[in-house]
Amino acid sequence: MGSKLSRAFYRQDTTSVARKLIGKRLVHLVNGRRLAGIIVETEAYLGINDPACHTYGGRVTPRTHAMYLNGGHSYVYRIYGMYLCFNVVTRTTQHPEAVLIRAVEPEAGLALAHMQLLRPVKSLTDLASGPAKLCQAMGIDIECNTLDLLDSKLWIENAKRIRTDQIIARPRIGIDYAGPARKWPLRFYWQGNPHISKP
DNA sequence: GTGTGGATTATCT
DNA sequence: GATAATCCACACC
Repeated sequence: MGSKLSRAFYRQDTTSVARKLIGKRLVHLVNGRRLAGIIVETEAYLGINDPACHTYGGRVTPRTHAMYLNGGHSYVYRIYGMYLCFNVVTRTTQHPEAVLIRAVEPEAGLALAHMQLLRPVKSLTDLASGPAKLCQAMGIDIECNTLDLLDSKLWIENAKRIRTDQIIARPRIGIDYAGPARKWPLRFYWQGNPHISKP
């Protein structure tokens, strides 16, 4: 077990948080079961000046409410009518930014068995290798929106130290509508890890 | 009130 | 590679 990440960690600039989250452990306690995985892929969403971000242009809508919370809260939203994406809110209430958690690597043990119950798959590399897959495997539902990751059954803790030259920055996925921002290198992943969403 | 489309995935060909 | 699934947030009237 590692130490839980602090409020100060989440209040750093969003790009740094996205990069530093690689190698950390996401943990969720559900019905007495512990679900967990090492974060291997993230994306930064930079608020009101980022055309790919839900708060672009300073939008304040019911959905984006969570991003206006203090750093260290969760932002969970529904997409394509059937899936969910889990984000970590960063910075302060003055800066509605967040990091999308796109993939985690399950660790051998009881947590892995629990995740396979929630999301049965043939291959382990299909268990949590995508933002919506990870929500299924980790038991994250829409009720997990706006949770405080420092005071709930959902949190992130220190786990592994990844060599910085193993962390790759590339353009984000699925935001072709975002103009020049689609090229911004705000997707981070652990090079060579088989559990990332798009090898 | 209505129309459009998405920070995705599974399942085809 | 192409497409269906499935619905609500959002923009606009």
